[in-house]
Amino acid sequence: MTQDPAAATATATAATTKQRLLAAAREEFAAHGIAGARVDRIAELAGVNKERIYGYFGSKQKLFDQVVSQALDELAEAVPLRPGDDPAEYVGRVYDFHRANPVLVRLSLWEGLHYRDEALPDEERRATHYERKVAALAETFGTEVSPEVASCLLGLIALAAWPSAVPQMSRLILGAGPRPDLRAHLVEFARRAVADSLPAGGGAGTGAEA
Amino acid sequence: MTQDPAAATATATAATTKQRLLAAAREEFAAHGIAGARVDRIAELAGVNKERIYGYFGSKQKLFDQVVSQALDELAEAVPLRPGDDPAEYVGRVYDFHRANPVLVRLSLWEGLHYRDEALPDEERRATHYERKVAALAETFGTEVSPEVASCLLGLIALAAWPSAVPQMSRLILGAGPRPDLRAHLVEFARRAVADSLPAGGGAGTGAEA
DNA sequence: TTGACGTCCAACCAACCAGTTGGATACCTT
DNA sequence: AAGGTATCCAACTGGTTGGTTGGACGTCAA
Repeated sequence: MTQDPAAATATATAATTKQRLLAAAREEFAAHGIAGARVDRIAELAGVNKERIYGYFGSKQKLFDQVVSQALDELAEAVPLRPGDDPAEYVGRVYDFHRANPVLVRLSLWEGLHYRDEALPDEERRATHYERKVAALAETFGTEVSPEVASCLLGLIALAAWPSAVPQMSRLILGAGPRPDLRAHLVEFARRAVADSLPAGGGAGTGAEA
Repeated sequence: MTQDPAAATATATAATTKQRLLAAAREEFAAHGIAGARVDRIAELAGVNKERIYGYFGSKQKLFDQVVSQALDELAEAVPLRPGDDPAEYVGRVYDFHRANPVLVRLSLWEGLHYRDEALPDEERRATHYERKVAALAETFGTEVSPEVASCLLGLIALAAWPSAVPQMSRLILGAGPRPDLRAHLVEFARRAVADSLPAGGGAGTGAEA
């Protein structure tokens, strides 16, 4: 049978091949999008025959979906948002992640552009994921979950991700010169925006003076 | 000669053909991006022969650049930012524009994704455009132009554009149900963020109560 | 009318690309 | 050792794509 533990070695090499393909696909898709990505390039970069893509994933599109799903899991694990976390610091962490690893933003944008308004592949799992984040933020605020809190989360993510999403615009607005401390400014921007929502006397020391 | 006023009628039909192509291209590029767009579809949608695209614009890529340039001009004209304008209201106006006309965000995203970090076609013109916006914002704040002000502008645009940039995420975070008043929440979010920067006693009546 | 100029188009092309096929090779089971 | 199973791959294919070509048509100047 396929799932026999006996098939360990064979399955192992298959698994690594699959991983190599996923890694290569991530680069290619992040760089060129779904339409622009070339299956042959992915195979070549992975050092694997192109046919394996269809054997393992079925189609270019399904490969893309798996790539995004995997990348999204990594983001969720790398930048958690727990009850009590300072929302402004969360913006900083997300900003750092995207700055260090722009691949994920690019994948998300390609995906959003591609799927427009239709449902995404694993819509449900993502929905619960965001639900949990909204709940955590609400708990931080000491309020119930509400559209306000959800909008607030969206705003925080917007601040953190936008510079990586449109690097051209960021560069043009900030000026090409020596990069000023954008991160700090965004964190402060967020801190002021949520200040009123936080329970009194939050731990945030820096801030309000211009 | 080409530019003879005598050739008025002929040139006129040519100009309309060109406009038809630009309009069709805008739809196609906004929907599918540079790689995904099909030259034949653009020609068909415009009711014009494909060859005209090459006659007028030279290449698919150059057509795309013209489309973006034209669309960007429209945005700049439709949503100005003048000294004294309430920054929070600016967020609302930009949000409205993108919501009503998502084509431009999509074009910008495709463009940013495509050009990555390299220089854009008309980099200089855009730079001065943003420069002017930053100057206007600084004047509103009653301060000099600075990285802080520039970062602030970037943050404001982020808030206004992000929901249109990643509609999937917005839908998942806000819940599929009856759309809550996201616009109002974002405007308030922005209002709190810039409150300290505004000269004392700004006209903003609504706001600070949670 | 004639000739020049510019617009327009049907048909064409060579390159490219996602997806397939048929068989070679390695491993595990009995 | 033989048979079954799964991985892997070189070569192929049929449809598509960006871009081109050669000429028809209409307009204006002389």
